[in-house]
Amino acid sequence: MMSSAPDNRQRIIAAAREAFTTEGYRSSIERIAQLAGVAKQTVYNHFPTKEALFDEMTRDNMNLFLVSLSGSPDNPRQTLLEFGRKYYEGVLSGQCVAWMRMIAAESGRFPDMAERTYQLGPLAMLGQLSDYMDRAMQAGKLRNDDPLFAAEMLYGMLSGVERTRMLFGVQREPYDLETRVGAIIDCFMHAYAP
Amino acid sequence: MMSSAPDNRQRIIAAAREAFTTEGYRSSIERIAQLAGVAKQTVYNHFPTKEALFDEMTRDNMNLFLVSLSGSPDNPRQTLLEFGRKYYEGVLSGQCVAWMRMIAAESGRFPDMAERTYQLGPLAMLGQLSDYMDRAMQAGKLRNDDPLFAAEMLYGMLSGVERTRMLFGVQREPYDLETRVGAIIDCFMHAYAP
DNA sequence: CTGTAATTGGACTGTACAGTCTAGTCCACT
DNA sequence: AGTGGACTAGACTGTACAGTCCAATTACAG
Repeated sequence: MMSSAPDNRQRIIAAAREAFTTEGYRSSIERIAQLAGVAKQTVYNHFPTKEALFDEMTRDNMNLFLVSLSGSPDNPRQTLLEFGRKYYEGVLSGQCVAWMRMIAAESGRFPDMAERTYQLGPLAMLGQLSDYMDRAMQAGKLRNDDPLFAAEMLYGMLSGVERTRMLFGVQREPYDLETRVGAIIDCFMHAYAP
Repeated sequence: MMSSAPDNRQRIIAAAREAFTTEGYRSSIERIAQLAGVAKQTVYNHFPTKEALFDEMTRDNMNLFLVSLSGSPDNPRQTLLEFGRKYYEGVLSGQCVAWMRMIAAESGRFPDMAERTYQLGPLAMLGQLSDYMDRAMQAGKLRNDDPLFAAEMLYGMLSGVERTRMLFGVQREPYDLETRVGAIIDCFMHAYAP
């Protein structure tokens, strides 16, 4: 039987995401076609090579890395709490960590892709965060210091050992997100109280 | 010509480390044999399968993850500075990050190995650090709080975005280690001043 | 000097997979 | 109804690699 043609391309990309993030680049085209419910040749109709499919998939996936930061510089605790929550739910999700793992694993084979991902993901987020820190510092709500460095510290505290654990695929009993993020932001506010 | 028999095993393990950490598990046995300056069959004389060689190599490599923490609880700034320096030189070295990347990449194929590595590496280090925090808190040198959480925060600040960057293989102009570690420990001491 | 165990190179098997090709099928549009 | 473009199943090629086998060679211990 024949799949509905118009969304085949998207279905293939979704299948590729699924396959690549769970099995890595060594997942076969045949497997991806099967996941997409499509013939192998159809994959090749849309993407000339495996590499091209991989590339397209990563572009399509980039938004996973982005966490928006909105809020006034007058109430950093509240704004950063909100940010921390979104960070934990987005960037520290199983899906996103699986993707990071795969990008890291293939960084030797696709250095440009890895660098692009790093810049559009973590680095962009750090820039956003740094801008916010700057404003909050100028508003006298945070201790005056290098805003980019402060952003890096918050990034580090939020990721903590959690990302390492998840990258290694190690399980752990669930914790209360609200409590944990609250403690982290408290720690940050202690470090950067005016 | 024939290699000196006694150290062949070690040479093979060293070659495997080199190959696996740069090319990942998909590096071939033939390539490893070549790097070790040994015939392919000799590799199979010492290790029954590729998997067994990989396993032996990771056991042999575990010490990369360990950073000793010594010092009295009376001077946390000094002790943690020393620790931070060693952490940066050891755990944030290219070699160690390359290894982490590979363990993470293969965590699906070798979950036990990944978990063992996580526990003997980051988790053990966190335990050490937590013990130290506990003592320093009881000595009144650090604000009283959950010592394990404090250890996690320091771990996060030290790793920061640096590990992410290195995992993705992205270059950056070198910075002064002493300055950076100093700033991080300052930040931590701000957060945990008594 | 001799026997044994390890090493060597090279041929060989079996499998997995990227990518190609083909002949036929289904669907949309005119 | 007929035409063109996308889809399908499956066969096929070439390559890479894990793991085996073997006959010839080398190192070393007694």
